[in-house]
Amino acid sequence: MKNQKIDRRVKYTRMVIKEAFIDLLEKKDISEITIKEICENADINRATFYAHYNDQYDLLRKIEDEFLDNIKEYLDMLDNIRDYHGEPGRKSKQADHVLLAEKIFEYIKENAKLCKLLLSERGGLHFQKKVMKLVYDPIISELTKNSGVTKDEAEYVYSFTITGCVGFVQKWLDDDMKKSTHYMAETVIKLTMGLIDLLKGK
Amino acid sequence: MKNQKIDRRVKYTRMVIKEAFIDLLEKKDISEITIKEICENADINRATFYAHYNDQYDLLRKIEDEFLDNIKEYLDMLDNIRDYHGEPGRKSKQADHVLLAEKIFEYIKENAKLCKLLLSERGGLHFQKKVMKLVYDPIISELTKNSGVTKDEAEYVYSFTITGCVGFVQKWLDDDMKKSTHYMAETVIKLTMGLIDLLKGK
DNA sequence: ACGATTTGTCAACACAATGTTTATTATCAA
DNA sequence: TTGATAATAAACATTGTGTTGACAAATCGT
Repeated sequence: MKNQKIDRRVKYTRMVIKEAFIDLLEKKDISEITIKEICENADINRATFYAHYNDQYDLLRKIEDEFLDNIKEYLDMLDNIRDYHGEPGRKSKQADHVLLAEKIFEYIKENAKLCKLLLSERGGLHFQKKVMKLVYDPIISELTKNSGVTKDEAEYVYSFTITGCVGFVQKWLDDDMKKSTHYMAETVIKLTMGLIDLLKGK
Repeated sequence: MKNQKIDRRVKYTRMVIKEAFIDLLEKKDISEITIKEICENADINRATFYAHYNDQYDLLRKIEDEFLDNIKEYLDMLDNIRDYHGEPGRKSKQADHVLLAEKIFEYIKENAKLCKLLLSERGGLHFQKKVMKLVYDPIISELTKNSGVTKDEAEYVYSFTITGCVGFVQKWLDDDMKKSTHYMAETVIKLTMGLIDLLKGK
């Protein structure tokens, strides 16, 4: 049910479409990009585009979904490594979270070009929140469990935190990722924990 | 230089265009809205639209600018009232901030229809940050002054906070503003101050 | 290596929205 | 009331859209 083998021609077509689209997206807003333009840059027929996508927005959504899948896969990989080398209780929970967050920042740095498009101002906030939720949900849920905080109360602070992380990452990307991934990870965990402590100690 | 009197016909035209556009924006995404459609709903000629705006996006930008101006005006008004009734030192700074924030949430509630469009997921994050900066800059700058925090260090936390506020307000709007404005104000100030304290106590 | 299948190409198509222009009419400010 | 300004209506070339059907090329399973 997962990977039915995809025809090489299809792979190629989708690849060049995405590349051409991303190139265009670096120069102008999605609303100014036409299908015709994408096809010319990708050197494929316009009818071929319509065999794969409905329009620019559908294409972007599928690129976003792919990005989400890649992040998921990356997180799973990290989990497996952690299980394998598992040294329970050696390090503090906090240090563990920082390490995980640091890995994520490294992932973003390695995929800077795409991340700049999808996660910076150009991308949609809804998608960005999805990414942050994917990444920070395990962290936040663990940090909040056994804290006696009501779900309803927590949700507003949670919204604040998730969206805050988006802005935090955007700032980093806009800044050309000058701060170290370690600094970013340490700070974001500090901020997140700080907010949770505020919630607990109310 | 401010208010040259505007022809009544122009006022009317711009009004019906905005109304028609906002109605459409409640039903579908801006990318699906055509100029033709706006003009039909506004019952004006298409050439007239082009006499005022370049396209949908230009129109939206001008609506956003107008919204920003209104917020500014509202903030100035609050400042004047505060000066007039000024009771220096009576209440704590914190209580003062909460009151100001509460007023803002009341303003949002009173303009719920437009705010839902501009500040919720549908709107652009860049604009939303602008609004939040306008509102929280005075608060944050006062809270951070004399704290010995470096600008560079503060900027990342500042980005986190501003964007966090966006998500916080969106959550409220998505939730149909069930929580009281007082609760929202108190919480947002608590969170903001909490983050600043983290910055100070590093 | 084969044949069947799938995919991409090409040209053509009707259609719709765009942005601009012109002459004409209606409305405004003074 | 009058001169100025704004909105209208109709027309126009242009451009992108989305779809179609015949054809060629590449791919896959065997």
